[in-house]
Amino acid sequence: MSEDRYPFNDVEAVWRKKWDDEKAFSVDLDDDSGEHKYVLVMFSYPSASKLHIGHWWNYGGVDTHARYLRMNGVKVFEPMGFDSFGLPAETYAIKVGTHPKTVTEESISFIREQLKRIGAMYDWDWEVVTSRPNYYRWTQWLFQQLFKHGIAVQKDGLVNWSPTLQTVLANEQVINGMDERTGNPVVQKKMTQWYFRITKYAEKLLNGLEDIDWPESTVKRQKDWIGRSEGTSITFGVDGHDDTSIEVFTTRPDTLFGVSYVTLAPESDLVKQLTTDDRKAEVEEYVQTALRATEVDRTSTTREKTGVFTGSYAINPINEERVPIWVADYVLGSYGTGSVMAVPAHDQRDFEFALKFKLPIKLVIRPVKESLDVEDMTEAYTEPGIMHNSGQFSGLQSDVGKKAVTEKLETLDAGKHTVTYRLRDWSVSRQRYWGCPIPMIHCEKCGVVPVPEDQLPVVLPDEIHDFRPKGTSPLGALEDWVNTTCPTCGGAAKRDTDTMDTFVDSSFYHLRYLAADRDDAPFDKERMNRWMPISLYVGGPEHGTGHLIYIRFITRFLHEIGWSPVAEPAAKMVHQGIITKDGMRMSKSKGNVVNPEPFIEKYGSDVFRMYLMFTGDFRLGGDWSDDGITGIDRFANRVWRLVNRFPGDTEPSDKLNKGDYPEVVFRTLHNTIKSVGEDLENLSFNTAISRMMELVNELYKWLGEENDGKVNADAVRNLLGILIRIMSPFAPHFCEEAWTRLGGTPFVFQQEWPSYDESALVANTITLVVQVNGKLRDRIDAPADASNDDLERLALASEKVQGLMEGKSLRKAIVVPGKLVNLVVG
RNA sequence: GCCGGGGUGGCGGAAUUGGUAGACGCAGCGGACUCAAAAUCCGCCGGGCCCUGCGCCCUUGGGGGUUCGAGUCCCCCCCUCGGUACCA
Repeated sequence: MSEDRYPFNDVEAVWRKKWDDEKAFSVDLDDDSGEHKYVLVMFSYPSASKLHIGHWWNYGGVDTHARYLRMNGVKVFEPMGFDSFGLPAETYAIKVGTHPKTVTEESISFIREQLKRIGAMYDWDWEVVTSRPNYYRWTQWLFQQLFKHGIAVQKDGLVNWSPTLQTVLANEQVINGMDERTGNPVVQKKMTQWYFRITKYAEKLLNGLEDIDWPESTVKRQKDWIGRSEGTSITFGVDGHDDTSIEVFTTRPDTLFGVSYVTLAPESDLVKQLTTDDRKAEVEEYVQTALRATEVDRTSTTREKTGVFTGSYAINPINEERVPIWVADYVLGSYGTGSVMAVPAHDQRDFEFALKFKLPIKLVIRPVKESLDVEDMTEAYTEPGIMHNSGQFSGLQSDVGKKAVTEKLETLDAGKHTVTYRLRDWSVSRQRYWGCPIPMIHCEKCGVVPVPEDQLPVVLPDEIHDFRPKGTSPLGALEDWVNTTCPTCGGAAKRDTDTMDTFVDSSFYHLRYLAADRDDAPFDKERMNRWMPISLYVGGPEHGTGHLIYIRFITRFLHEIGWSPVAEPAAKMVHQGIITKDGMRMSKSKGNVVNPEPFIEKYGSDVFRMYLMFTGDFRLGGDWSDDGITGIDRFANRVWRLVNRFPGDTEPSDKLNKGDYPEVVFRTLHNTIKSVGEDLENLSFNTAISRMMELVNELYKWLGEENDGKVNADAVRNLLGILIRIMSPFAPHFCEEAWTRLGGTPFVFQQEWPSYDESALVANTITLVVQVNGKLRDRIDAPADASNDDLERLALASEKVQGLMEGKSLRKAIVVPGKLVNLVVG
């Protein structure tokens, strides 16, 4: 082996094999001793694509942190698995004409090997693969638990239908009216679907955010997504329809006297009922158009308001006023009650609508200070104020008025205080093949019946020829599979042919990892007690309102039914940043994707891994440059040459004798141990690497390139032993080899993290910065233990300072101990 | 529009509670080694000014402010990257 350059090709493969052969990363989940930390990074989503640079960024960094914890005596569980059901695999399978199962398994084998090259401490004994029956059996079990507890329900309703993907999508998968995967428009369609009633958990999911250390931005997004809104639901009567009423939700009951019309969403069932014969044709046409329109068209804010009059009138319960009932698509069928009371003077949307259709605008809230006239209004006045023209309530402040009006409505039995959420129930049925079958049977006599637990899993049939989407589940075509007997009555029945949203698969994998070896139970309570909650969960911020809500919801559900010891899955969450190319997000369409392979081939895995960590802050991401990697390559080789100049065959010692080293080297060493440790604690890998480079620079200044025989070789070797240990979380293969060359016994990651000596951190002398009126004027060497008075005297004695002070006098002196003196003169 | 993150040399990026701006690295320049090149090692490296030296001035997107002192705190504005979008 060459001693000049780190021979990564030999070294890395050799150590990976040793780790494998000796099961070096094996974790005993049943070991109770010591401190336990569950470090989890979101598992990978295999499709046609291989691991890209972003995976290295993410997985390399998290593993480096985990290795540091391990060297500090913490028992670390760091598993990896595959979220392998879903559209990417299926789409790819269709494209190449191969079965999704084959494609997926091949892809998993390939990616697992790539993951091993990163050198992470994954214990593959705990791997989970969501598309395998031994995993999805428990997905089905979960579904049935949800069903038994009334959380999984079948509902009829409008769903997001993607004509491109030929399937239903959850609200969380629709962005701006487009499906998040292809960016094509989504339409509303009436279908019977399975839903998980996450809305029942809205309040709990909101409150749970208080107990966890998650990125503030994500906490905020989840709060917004849940969208708790306090207000009043108010019942309007309908003129001439004694048996019918319209319920509206408002956060501004104080504006009730300003209602000039009531609006129904086009989806509302009331529309048909309340439309008078003469208006029928027009209303029907409007509703048809509105429902056909994509969400994008409907919600475009630049679009003018549209709507039609139904011909009927509603009765305002507070003053018996008769107001027209309109249909308008700016009212959403899916939020609140699907009907609103329109107060044009105090709501911008109603204001625009009223202007367009010449409906009355009644001012019922006045600003506290300035005056306001309807004629002058160019926009709605939406601030709180003083109630006005509001009968007995006139003169009340908005917030007082809200309460008073609500109370009054309660006595009239026409309203009550209500909390509404923006969060929708989670629709989980998918009309696709490559997913977990819904373990339910439909019997004409008995209704919906769960497949008995001892018959789980309902295996996804392989023998399917056409798994292309066609609007109904491909499973429906398999008559033998679909037709079954009812577990309750024994009569003929049919299986549910939809598969589950893949977010169900990933909503409990963190708990399943801990029982991956068990087929007799979904989870292992003892291990969960020991390891949960996840101490650090790492993944992209894009999952903020999807996966990260679902995993919290399902964990909480499992907690409530006694399966999970904790209600919140992850005590701490961190989002890795993204790595860009020339400041732009990498994407195939831009053609700027950087492929890791050539760099790994040229520099080895460790250098590549370290370079990514050096490129920027883990949480903020960084910009990839092909050139910069040479810096890390040089650094690694500088260390490599030092190690090979001071080999040994006994374990390097921790006991360093201060006298063996130049003061600056000894001090830098201890500072490096300290700051690298702190940086690893906070995932500040880039600065940690800088600190190690500084140490190596000091060593070269001291030792040069050649051994001159004047240094104590053993002393150097011991020092290098420390460097290699603190470097090992970053460059695991490299450091195993270096550690053994220094005489250490494998494995280096099983060594203890070196400790530093507080007293060795500070220099005997400091450089005192002298400022005059805040400007830097001089630097003076001063004893580190000098008192504030001494420092001030030294500063005043400076020639430069004296020159500047001529003719002036000292007003004030600010002394920052050990650092700086600022003399204020004038 | 609203909500977050970010704007620091030619480039990637550092800067504890406000206390030497530009750590570390890339690129560049100069030197050593070499027949030569690569590799390696050492030195320089924000801009400007009279280069007369250890000198002075300017500089963290722009403009104000607080402070002995501001990249950091406050106010206003600009750019950029994410998220979100008629939620009554």
